[in-house]
Amino acid sequence: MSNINDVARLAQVSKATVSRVLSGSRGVKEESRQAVLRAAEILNYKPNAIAQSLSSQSTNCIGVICATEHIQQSTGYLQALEKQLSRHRKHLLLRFANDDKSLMHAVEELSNGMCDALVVVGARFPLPELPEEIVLIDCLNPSSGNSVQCDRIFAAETAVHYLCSQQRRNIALVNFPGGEAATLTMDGYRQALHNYVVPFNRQLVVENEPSLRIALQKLINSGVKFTALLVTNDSQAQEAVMMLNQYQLSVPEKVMVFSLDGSTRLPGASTIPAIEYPLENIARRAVELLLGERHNSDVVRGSLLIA
Amino acid sequence: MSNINDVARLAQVSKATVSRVLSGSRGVKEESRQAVLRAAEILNYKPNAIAQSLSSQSTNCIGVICATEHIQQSTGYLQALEKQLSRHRKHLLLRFANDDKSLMHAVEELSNGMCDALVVVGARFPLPELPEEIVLIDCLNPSSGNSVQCDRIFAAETAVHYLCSQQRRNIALVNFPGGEAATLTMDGYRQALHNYVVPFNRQLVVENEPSLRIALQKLINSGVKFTALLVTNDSQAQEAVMMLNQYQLSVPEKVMVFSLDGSTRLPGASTIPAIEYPLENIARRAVELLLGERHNSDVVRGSLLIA
DNA sequence: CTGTTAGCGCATTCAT
DNA sequence: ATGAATGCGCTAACAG
Repeated sequence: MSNINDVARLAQVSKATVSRVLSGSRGVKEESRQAVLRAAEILNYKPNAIAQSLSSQSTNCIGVICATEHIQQSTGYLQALEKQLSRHRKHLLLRFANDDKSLMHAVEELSNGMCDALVVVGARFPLPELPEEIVLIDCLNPSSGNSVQCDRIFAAETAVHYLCSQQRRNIALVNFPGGEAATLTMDGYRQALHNYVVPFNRQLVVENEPSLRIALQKLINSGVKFTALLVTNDSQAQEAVMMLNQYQLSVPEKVMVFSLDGSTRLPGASTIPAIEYPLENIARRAVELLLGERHNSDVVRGSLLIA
Repeated sequence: MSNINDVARLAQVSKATVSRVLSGSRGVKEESRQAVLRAAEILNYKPNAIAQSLSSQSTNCIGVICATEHIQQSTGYLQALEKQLSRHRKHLLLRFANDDKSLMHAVEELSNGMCDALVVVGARFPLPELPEEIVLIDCLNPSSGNSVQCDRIFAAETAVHYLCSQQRRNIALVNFPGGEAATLTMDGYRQALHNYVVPFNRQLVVENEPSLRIALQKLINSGVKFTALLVTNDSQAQEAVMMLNQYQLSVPEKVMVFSLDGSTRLPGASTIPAIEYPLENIARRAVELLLGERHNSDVVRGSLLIA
């Protein structure tokens, strides 16, 4: 690879002039300018990004740590993020993590000057203590300052409204395993029930079970009657549908399943109603936070998506 | 952030000694060694990756350009790749691309010294001319030297064998849109039919249609009878199942759908039989190619996956 | 064993 | 308008 010296020599100017021409700064005689551009063209010269980074004290890399548990969801975020980042000429350094330990590990490995900022996406486990400046997207627990979250209250409310409008008033909920998201979802759920004058039945809510399978099992075993089931995302919904069918609880005839996050539906989508979040918006806001254009938390509303 | 000078000063040694301790570490008096480690600990010092890269002329970044068209598939590769790369202390710089133009663009943007190597994953479109050293994973057209490909012949053969064993002998095929993958798939398909003494019927094969929807439409309209349908991946399969059901061609009773690549099934998996590829192996081989441990093409066999 | 020095490629003063 | 010099943080060659 040719470097700035090669170009300078060929163009018969100094390194400084080459740098000036290619970095946009004006105050260069048109003649030298052309000479530099020609030389660069001939040598197929690209300024070395690493040297630029060292000099400017800023790589243009953003570290993105993506939770693996709900990959289908996270992938949508990845795409949306990459799109926004590349619009800002930023690069996306990717890492996966499936628990607090590996997350922490990833954060440390990316904290050696290689990245200008970090994002954590879709972590559904309790987050460890993280550096304040990390941006959280759709994580359970906004322990850090900067975050973009989904409006869980609104989602749960909307879901309940929809189900009630479908004459399903015995609505079960398999909630998040904890964190603020769980609390907010519960709030929305209760609030909406209240609006419809449906009594709240504690037995219809399952929380803190290790898997949907177990949670749903517990719900069914309890013998409580339900005509609808709220779950936190599409993959849970898929699993729920299969299980319910096995138990002769046909979907949607006997039980209507509702996904509280169907943001990244597959092409051959299911007919399960869901709340869909605007991934582009979320990514855009996240990038704004990253680039320091704003500093606070940000809540995004999804919209009802029915077949 | 503290730098090597801070550590040297605090440890009362020179930069070189600090570097020695934290890098190769041999030939340093135990006493200085401890002093350096202590100082580094106190200052929470991490060697600056960018400076290291500039000095060593090698970032530890691998650029991965991921085709977006079949994201569900690609995501599996992404995870597997990241895992293998991090085992080798390499970082994954992610880019998405959906056609030859954006692919080329991505390649250029990553060719400024920021990456040590590049990978393209899952490109289902004809590839443009690319630098020879790029590694291709599961792409249609191995125009470049280094690539890891799926054994399409074997996949198609295996699929046909399975379907014949299920008494389905009228097997339709919606093939890849072109490239070597299409040819090989066709080869395997014909070979297996030949083995089972099933005559080859050109009408059963649809190629070069813009979407599965259209391809399948064409197949159905042609009036040709088929009791099985080979498609190239799970998302195509999903769509096919929906369409077939709409046309009263119930799956799997009337038509059995078979996915030639079901590598990244969702949790609530479907019951569609498929060929599954060992993503870990593929990623491992790709990384070997990347790190220059080998130089050639590599073909990986999948295995039959039935519910 | 260890300190000094010279790059790595570039951007940015500071003179001219 | 432009060239020479300096520094970004680190590693490696060389000289003690």
